[in-house]
Amino acid sequence: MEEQRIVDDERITTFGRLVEAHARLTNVLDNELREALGLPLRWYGLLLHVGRSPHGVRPMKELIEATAFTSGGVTRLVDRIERAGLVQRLPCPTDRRVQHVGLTDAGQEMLQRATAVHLRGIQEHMIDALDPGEVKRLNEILPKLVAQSGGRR
Amino acid sequence: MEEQRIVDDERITTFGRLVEAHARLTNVLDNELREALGLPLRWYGLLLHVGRSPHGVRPMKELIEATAFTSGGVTRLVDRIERAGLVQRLPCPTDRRVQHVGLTDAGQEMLQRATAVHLRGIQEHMIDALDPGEVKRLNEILPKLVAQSGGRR
DNA sequence: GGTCATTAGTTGACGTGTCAAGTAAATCGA
DNA sequence: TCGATTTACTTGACACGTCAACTAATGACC
Repeated sequence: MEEQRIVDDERITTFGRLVEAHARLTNVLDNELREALGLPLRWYGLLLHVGRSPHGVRPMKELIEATAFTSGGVTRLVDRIERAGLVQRLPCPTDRRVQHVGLTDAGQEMLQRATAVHLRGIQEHMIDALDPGEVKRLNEILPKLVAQSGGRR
Repeated sequence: MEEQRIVDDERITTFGRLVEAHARLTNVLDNELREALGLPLRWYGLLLHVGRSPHGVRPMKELIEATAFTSGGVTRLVDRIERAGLVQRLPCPTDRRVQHVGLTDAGQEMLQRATAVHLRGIQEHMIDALDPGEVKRLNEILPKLVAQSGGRR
């Protein structure tokens, strides 16, 4: 008769699978984006958030909430992307504490190119690996996990 | 009539959800483990891998493959955990290049305690947020994503 | 058995993120 | 309306990983 060890609990493995799937996917997609355009996946994530904004501009505040970074982390990320000329800080006219972040023309251009590359990667490494029904289910399940674990720091 | 922008493609959002679910979950579980036992989630991951090994011992090689780290990263991670007394390096008798990593008594003890905490967290933040069927589907879907994106460096 | 290539793991230099303290502006309250 | 909080962001010190170069041992082949 076998001992059933607590470390072998299947729920731990479920979580482990999520971690591993995330690690593998981000790794591949990051590599593809870097090779094609020299763009780190994290930069792309920020460009995407800004590019999707209604007025083409986002306050730091919202970028901090949207990315899983601390405020200091976002400050530095924006520093680098700004230095690369893809993004610019714009002072907010109504609240001088606030910095808006907007895409430069080069940033717009980069976002378009990068999205094409990224989309090919997602299709190949994520969508094609699953049945259509499974993709649909993922889209139902994942938001529940996001909503549930609540805010951060 | 609305323009459909390429950046709004739903597949990008699907991937984004995976990233966000991962970020939120690991953040919560890391905090819980740190608060309860002062143990970072990454340390737990390594302890778990070692603790699950058939002979209670794993060569660095396998830890590198199992975690999503580079060899240098694992060397330093093991350095720190070893300095904390939870793990020890054991020279391999048949191949003097190889270092085996095994749990110390304190490491065993920590692994047991941490697993209890971790399991409560997974239950609360992951399992309870989903229906039983959804958990089952996750367990079918995630391995496909892992297998598909292949190896690393 | 002696070269050559390969494999395991470590290390120095560095990039990127965190934490906590700091600055400046807005807001709240007597 | 003026001091006390709070909010938005930045910064210095530091923790943690990566990359590429390095050491040591093994294996392969002539």
